[in-house]
Amino acid sequence: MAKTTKTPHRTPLNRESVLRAAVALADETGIESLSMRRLGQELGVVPMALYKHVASKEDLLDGMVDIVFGEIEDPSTATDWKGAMRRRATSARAVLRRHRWAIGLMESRTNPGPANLRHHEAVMRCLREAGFPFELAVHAYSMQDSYIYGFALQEKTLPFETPDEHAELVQEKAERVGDLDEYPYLVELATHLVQARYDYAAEFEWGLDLVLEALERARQTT
Amino acid sequence: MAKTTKTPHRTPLNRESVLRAAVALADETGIESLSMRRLGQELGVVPMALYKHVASKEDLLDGMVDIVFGEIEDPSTATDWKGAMRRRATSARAVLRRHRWAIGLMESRTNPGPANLRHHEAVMRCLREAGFPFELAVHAYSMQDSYIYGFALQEKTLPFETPDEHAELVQEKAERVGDLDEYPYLVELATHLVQARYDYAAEFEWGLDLVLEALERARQTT
DNA sequence: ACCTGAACACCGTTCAAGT
DNA sequence: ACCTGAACACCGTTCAAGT
Repeated sequence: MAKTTKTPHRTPLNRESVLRAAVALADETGIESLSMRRLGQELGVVPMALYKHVASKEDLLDGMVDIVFGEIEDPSTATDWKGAMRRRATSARAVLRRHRWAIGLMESRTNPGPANLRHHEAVMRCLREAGFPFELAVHAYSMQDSYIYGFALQEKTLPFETPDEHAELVQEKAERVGDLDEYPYLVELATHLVQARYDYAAEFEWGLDLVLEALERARQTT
Repeated sequence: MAKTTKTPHRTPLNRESVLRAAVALADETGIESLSMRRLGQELGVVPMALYKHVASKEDLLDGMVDIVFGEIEDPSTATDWKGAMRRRATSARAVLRRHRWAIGLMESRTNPGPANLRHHEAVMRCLREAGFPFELAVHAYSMQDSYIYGFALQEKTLPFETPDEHAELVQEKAERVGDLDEYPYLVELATHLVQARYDYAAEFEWGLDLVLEALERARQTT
């Protein structure tokens, strides 16, 4: 391992570059191994140097989450609200798949950044302009975000990426648990998921359509 | 502060008592301040003593999450599947409010404990016995859990507990951001939430009914 | 203006030892 | 069988100092 030469950065650090590096590092190595020290090292800088650009680790995490929000596609203000909402939901799911650590992080991040505000502003605007009465728009907003984040959370939690991996895991679990007879319905479920080559994207869209159609019905009966 | 007397525990530790103490500590002081050292202190024991009952901190967290799952009411196998599902959803939300740290924790906990398995077995069973064809039961299961966990996640994230707190926060945010003019719809939203004394429980149930009714329609058209 | 280095009060976990 | 104590390799962050 060559000792890193001590060339000073031509482009000195700034908040943006620190945040982007942190996002990249979390994407690659997971959030649990993102430390100020490790990030400093990645940027060729002593840990304390980061504190000129970021107030604390909390601040760093807030910034990272807002970068993720910035990647979600805003709904267009089209005539077709369902299409617009479907697109932004699909985009949100894709973004949360790309940055799996982010969904778990929103947990504690209590103050929304500008990208977050901008995005949710656009969502409310889309619904209101599509003719949702105010209170129904609030319900629709809550409903959709619950579904999107909840799905992303489950997708992240489910311990397999491909059907083959899943088959392995079922096998393994069966060996450890032993008495799978207690869980006939779960066994049926697991078996099916393997055989049907379970498709997260299709599952997401099935639920999304259910939600959007139910909201459309609610809108019409108002 | 009196030095704790060195009386040995009459009832020595075991896995159960360690897990329960950890849950209680997380409830009181938050998950971020739950450390092996702090937990040991709480139990009047040197940190390393815990490792006789728990393989690692990861194992401790897995166990804690499963305790939380154990508190969720299983659906009864009644004729009324909607009622049964509504009850268990309401119970799940209540439990996740009681243990706010748990929802953020499911993030990384990838191997489900017995209480988790038992609960989800009961959910699948309820749906199947209510006449949901297999694939629709899978969709219904995914849909409901996405909604429940997503709602809990948002509820946890939203930074206010009571409408009054919320009013304060809007005010504060307005001062910091300055240019709230950029977000007219969010301002409208925030204002309304304060005036309407936003009720999480009512919001949750509105969405839950939307989901359950949409699922019932899907079931009938099969 | 930006970066450094030493120090402080923490972590989870190992290992060998005590009772 | 259960608990202890010292040690190791980490954390985030402070402060005073360097360029």
